[in-house]
Amino acid sequence: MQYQAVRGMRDVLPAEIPLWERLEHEARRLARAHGFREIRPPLVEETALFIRSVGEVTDIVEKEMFSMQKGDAHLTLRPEATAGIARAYLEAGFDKNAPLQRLFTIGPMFRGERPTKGRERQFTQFDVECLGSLDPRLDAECIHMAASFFEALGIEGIEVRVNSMGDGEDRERFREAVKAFVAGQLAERCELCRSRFERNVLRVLDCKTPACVELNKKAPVLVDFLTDANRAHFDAVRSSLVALGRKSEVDTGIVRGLDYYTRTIFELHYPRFGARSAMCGGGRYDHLLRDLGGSDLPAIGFAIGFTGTLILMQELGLAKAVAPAPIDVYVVAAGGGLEARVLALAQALRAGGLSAIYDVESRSVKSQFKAANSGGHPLVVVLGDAEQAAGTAQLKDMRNGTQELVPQAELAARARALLGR
RNA sequence: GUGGGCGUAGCUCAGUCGGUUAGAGCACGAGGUUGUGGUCCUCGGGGUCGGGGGUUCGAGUCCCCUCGCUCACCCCA
Repeated sequence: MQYQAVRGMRDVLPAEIPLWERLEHEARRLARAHGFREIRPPLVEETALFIRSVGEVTDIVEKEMFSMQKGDAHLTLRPEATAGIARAYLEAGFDKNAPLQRLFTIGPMFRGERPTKGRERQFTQFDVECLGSLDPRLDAECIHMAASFFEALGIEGIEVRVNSMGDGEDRERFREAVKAFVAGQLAERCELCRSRFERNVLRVLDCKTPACVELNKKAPVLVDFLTDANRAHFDAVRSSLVALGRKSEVDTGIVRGLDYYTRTIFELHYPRFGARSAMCGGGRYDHLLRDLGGSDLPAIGFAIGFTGTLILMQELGLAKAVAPAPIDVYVVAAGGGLEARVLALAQALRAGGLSAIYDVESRSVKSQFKAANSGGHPLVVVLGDAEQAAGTAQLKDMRNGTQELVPQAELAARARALLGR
């Protein structure tokens, strides 16, 4: 085959569309119920926006961006949605007029990573951002919404894990403490952790090697380093979750990878999936708007990947093929020379509020009926020379085999009656 | 980036020790008397065996290279 979809990007074929529509529908319904409005920023932003927001030394910026140059402009396909929404928020002047904005978007993101199960180079996310407020109830609502999305799709057993990263001052003190803690035990650590010690010491806390897990039990906990204000915020988030009836656990091992996160961070996991258990990630980014040149307003958001969600649904047997609504009427031409009349008849049915198609190959009547049958069309209209001469047509109900002769002018009404509409 | 597995018809796959014209099921098309589906029967179209090179009288089969897919790891939004 000469051309194929580029690595890590795939076609969502018609058969899969009903399932995708279901995910999109649940996402929109949930977001709107919580007062969020849809926003659709461009898929492409200035490269500098991502460097500034996501962080210069992150993997995303270092090696995973799809970038292009057009004239003097350096552009990049969005690797995540937060940066673009934050930019749109500022560009629309929301920070000056109406700081509190509950926004969401659903659409494709791009990362130039090697694809594996559940991870693609173009992937769709349900992304929710609540900008302009530090109220901890919003943190809890975001977490609750994310978990509710999975539940709405019939997925049980999602775990909510929350943590706080502080807001820079206390996080820095924590980092130093971890570094000091790990420095004394490098010999006992796995090779990976020794390299993490240099690159990003906080990742050591996330290590899965048994020996390291044991060592980490005595590691400093960020929560202990929080300032009074940040501690109070974290406690309020947790009590708000209780008020929502949402179970959660504090996981001091969560260390999200992007530079802009502050205070509350959280992940939703499906534990049975092991290494691919992370289904959702999010958190506060209380200084991103300022860093992008706007007012210093706090914000929180999360993103859920559809790819992982769909895999989960498939493995749980929840992705049953939803039969798309069939085309109502298949128009059969019984005889030659009726091409134009069949076309007009199909159009008349459409004008009458029905969906209709006909055979474009001028095949045998038998073939046309076979096509009508395999297409699942409930009704067939048969037009032959005799009917055409009389201004009538046969209307057959494929569900029970009954057939009647109907004046062409009344076809649409009669067909609607048979379909109960 | 590292390692494993896999590339034969639209799909799922078979193809022995290297041996004639590469097969099956499903799907698709045409028929099975007049203009009517589902089941059944008959027939048919469709493959540069991922690509290139090599070994050989002979390669889908063996060797090398390459491309792609996939899984795990690394990393992670």
